[in-house]
Amino acid sequence: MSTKTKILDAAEVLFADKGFNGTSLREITSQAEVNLAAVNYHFGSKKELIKAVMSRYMNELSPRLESALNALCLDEVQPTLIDVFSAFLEPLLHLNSFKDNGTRNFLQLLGRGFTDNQGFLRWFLTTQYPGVFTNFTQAVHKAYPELSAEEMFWRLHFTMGTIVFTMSSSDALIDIAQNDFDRQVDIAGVIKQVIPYVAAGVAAPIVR
Amino acid sequence: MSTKTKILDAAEVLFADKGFNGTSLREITSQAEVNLAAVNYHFGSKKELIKAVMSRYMNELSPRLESALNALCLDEVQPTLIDVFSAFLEPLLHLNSFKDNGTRNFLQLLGRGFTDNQGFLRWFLTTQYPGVFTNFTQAVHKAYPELSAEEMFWRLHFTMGTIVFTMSSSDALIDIAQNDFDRQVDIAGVIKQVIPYVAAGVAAPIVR
DNA sequence: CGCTATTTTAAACATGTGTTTGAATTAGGG
DNA sequence: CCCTAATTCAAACACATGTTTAAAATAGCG
Repeated sequence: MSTKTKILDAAEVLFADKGFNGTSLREITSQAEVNLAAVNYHFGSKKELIKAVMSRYMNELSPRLESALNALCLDEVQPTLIDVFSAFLEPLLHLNSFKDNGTRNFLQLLGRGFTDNQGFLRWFLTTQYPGVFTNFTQAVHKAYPELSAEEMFWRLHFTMGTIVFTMSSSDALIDIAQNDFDRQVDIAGVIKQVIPYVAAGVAAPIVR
Repeated sequence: MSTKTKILDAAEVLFADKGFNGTSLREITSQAEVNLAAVNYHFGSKKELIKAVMSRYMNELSPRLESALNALCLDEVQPTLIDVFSAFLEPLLHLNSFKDNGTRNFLQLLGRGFTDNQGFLRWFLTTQYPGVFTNFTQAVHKAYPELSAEEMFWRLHFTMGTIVFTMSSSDALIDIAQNDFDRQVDIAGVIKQVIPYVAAGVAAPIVR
């Protein structure tokens, strides 16, 4: 395995677990069993490494997600919000076959990215991968046309919060759930639980 | 104003803005115009300072919140989920009269606390202020008795995610909303938007 | 006032951080 | 095989971090 890949693999797990600020290059390189200087040699800086970790997943995810959402938009029948959010399921779970714990890691990274670093990752994602956002907005609009742009804006961000926060602490939550309810839970199970929640939230009656 | 208070006030704003890991003691003490060593003298360590910042708010919030939720439980009529979540409104907005930007700062701090530091703040809150959680769970159960303990567990954490994530990036979101929709928004407005969303999410049909 | 306890101060400490350097090693094509 | 380019490596750099120290200043009480 190339040094670059070893670094990306180690960084991804550590970033997901302890955040970007909370993970040092020395932790990453010793986990990856490469020299400390390798990060700056191959990626230039820590910030570029963060982008590279995210891009590896986004490049895998975004085409599948865009086409799944696009299919909903092109279909002649009106989708339900459940349909819209279910469209995320296959592309997200595909990350697990792309890489061990891929879904979990990616969603946790996403969660970190929106709170660490004064949200520079939010900027990075929305500017580098705008297609996902527009397709998603269109699909939601088709499913719930009465929702104004402003209401949609807020509800989509609420939804992002639900997902991203849940995933960034999903390890702890799954532990608690397995202890308290004696039930096997995994990421796919959590996602299936969250879909009706966010669908109902977005579909909530409009307040004015 | 006492040195202790000056430190707490400065720390609160900086922590909310840049996270706990992202804020150094030197930033805090220079903002507060006190000596660097004052933090360790008065609070012992940075970690204890974090707890002190949170406690100042929790001690103000938790009795009001507990009694508001308790009132719902003792009432003979069945509350709606909107009632339950609306019970948070007054106690949360009271923080604004307790301190300038109190609501915003507290909710942002809460958001930080659940992602920074491998969630040690989550442990701190749930062990130090358990009454809030049990009262909340009881009120939700009264409003929606069909929800099993496990489903309630997940949906309450989804709800926490919605709130906490939204608030930790509320400044950026409010900026975007004001630009894109030319509408004045503040924290109270966001809270009022989020209540129907989370109420509908928790009230979503049960999947099995 | 005088004296003690509290608080403030500047300085240093020990450690951790991202990054850079220049030499050593390795690969790979001619 | 040889030579050049790419990579690895140990070491050092410059700076930021939380914490501690011991002297100086201040408060508060008898």
